[in-house]
Amino acid sequence: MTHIQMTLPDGSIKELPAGSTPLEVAESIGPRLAHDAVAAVVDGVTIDLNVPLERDATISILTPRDERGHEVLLHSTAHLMAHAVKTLFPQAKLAIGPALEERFYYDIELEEPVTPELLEKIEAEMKRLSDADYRVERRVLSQPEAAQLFKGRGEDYKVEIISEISAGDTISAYSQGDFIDLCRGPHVTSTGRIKYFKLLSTSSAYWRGDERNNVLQRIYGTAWGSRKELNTYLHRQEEAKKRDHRKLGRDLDLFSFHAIAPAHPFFHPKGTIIYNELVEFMRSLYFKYGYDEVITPQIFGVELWKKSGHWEHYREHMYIIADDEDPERWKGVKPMNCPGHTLIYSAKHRSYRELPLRLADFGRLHRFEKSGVLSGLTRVRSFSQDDAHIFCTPEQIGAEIQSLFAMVQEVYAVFGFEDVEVKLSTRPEKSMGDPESWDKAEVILSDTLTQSGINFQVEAGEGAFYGPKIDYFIRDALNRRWQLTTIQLDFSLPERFGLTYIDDHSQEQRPVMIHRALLGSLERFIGVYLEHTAGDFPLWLAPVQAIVLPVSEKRLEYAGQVKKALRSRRIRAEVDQRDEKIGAKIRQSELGKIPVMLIVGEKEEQSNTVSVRRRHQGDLGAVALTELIESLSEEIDNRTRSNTQ
RNA sequence: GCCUACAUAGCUCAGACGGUAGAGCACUUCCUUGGUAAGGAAGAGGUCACCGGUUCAAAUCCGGUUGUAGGCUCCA
Repeated sequence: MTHIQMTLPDGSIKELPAGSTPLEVAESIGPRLAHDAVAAVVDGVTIDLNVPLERDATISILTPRDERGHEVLLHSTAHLMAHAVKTLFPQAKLAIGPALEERFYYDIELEEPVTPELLEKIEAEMKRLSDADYRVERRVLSQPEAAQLFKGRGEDYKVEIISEISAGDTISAYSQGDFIDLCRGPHVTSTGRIKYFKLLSTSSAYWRGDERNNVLQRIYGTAWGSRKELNTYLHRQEEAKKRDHRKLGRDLDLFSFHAIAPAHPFFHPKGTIIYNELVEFMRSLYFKYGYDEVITPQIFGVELWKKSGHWEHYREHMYIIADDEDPERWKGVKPMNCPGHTLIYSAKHRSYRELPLRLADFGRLHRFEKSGVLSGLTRVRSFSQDDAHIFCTPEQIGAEIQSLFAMVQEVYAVFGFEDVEVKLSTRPEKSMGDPESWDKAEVILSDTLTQSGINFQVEAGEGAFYGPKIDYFIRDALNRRWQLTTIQLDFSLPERFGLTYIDDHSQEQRPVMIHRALLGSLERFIGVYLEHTAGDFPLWLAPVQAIVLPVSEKRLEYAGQVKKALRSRRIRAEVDQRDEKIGAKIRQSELGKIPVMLIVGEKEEQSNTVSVRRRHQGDLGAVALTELIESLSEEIDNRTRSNTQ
């Protein structure tokens, strides 16, 4: 009998008879692993546990704790759900059912509306199918076989998918009991392996995401390797709801919306403080990094938008002011600052000595977003960005990008963003400018990223039509990904607006533009940061930084003096003047997420001190008022992060 | 924009069968003058999102509109 050698991830080698399966490899390692295993990676390819191994290879056993293993479990659970739906509604037609991060969905054509009650019923059926512990079996089919099989089962969507698979590719199907689904796999070996799952929500989706196609019902669910992990996930989702920025914004009195102006936020006094502090922070960096701030118009004649290309490419997102008398005099409200900045650039002749010219603008932008995409502060129609455009020579691009990375790092350090993803998007099919300068620019961007030690993914063909770009993404409380920072090279706009500078040989040259925003939209940033911190802002951003809590009304006057002393040093202090006991005032301040509480009673008044209570730290004892002011000022000036982040 | 669901007091939510609205918190006033997460009492507050229809009678049934939520597509 021949033997094969399987190399494990730790470098050790297991020798087994040829034809052994990955499951047997797992068993030879340990019963726990064999029990948890969902699939295996053999020589880099993910395969089922019951595939016979015929030759030497490297192998690693996947469990739901690995990302790839979890994906297999999720995918198998999607099949289990489809199986349950088909059992309950044999006429249902299956579309696609992939795994997401931590979740899966299946799109199904189903007459029945999927109510919460039906969701429970499907879940119960899934439990039953899991308990029945059907073997999951893989079959390889030829294209005609596959087409015939699924046509016979009325699975029109599957038939369509099969017709598009190229002839040479392997077509496989997985069956469990009387259920069969077209699938590449791999899958768990039996339905009994899927135990800890929950259906989460329903929505609708179009076949292939195209609104001209049939509407399908989409059912979302999740699955995990243990009860504990499932519960942890569900608990995390519950917690995430509590830090939804829309709820926090209302509870903390930061902003609101009104039906009369959908998706145009109203910033209340407290929200406005946060907004302005962010702007001041960016201004301090602009000073350091050599930016000049400008103020530009809100409304421009459409000529400008025709010239910039927005009329052609972006008109459906623009607010247009029509003039019935004269169509030539239509106006467009700006959705972006860039065209306005080119007008400042070309207001005079520019020398190479002036470059790079960095123009920053907090101007308000309006974009008509489709009603269905709006969401709280993260997707609005009126917003402003920490926007700037850098006009520079082609040779200066590298240095500018480098300086931007340093700036981004400085910004993210202040806010404590660690889970950041960076993407480099390259030339799309439809692009402006010559391919050579694109290639050059892409090389500059990727080299600079590498030199700066930044991990990034390349998104081929995802660049803007006018140039390649680098985007930074962070995640909100619900693990949704949001783009904050964007750095975009632009060869097109300088061309369209005929921008020039005179080089050191008295020759006219074309500058390059870099569009960049670090926080992105301030509105979105506030939304994301609220969720990131659960509303626990660092002292420098907190709308009320300190609240004075008099123990009784007899101390109101002293409380007023303390407030005045703090405010004279620009510390945002208030007094809780309500006729309440100290416990109630503390509770109120804690719920309002005020970072510093200053309790003043008879003792404090006599010694000119305050008793400090910091959120998340509790009672810190009495401190001299002057001393407190110094330490708070320092914390604010340094923009220290709060200790809970 | 499309699909599905939802819309009752500032907030969170009750209001089978159609008979014309209720709680807790918040708010106001009074009592209480208190030491590190809720002291007590009283009061005020709603054209039940909007428009129309059915009905003797609509928060409740039907249609439309608007907004919101979760998706699809798009994006800062």
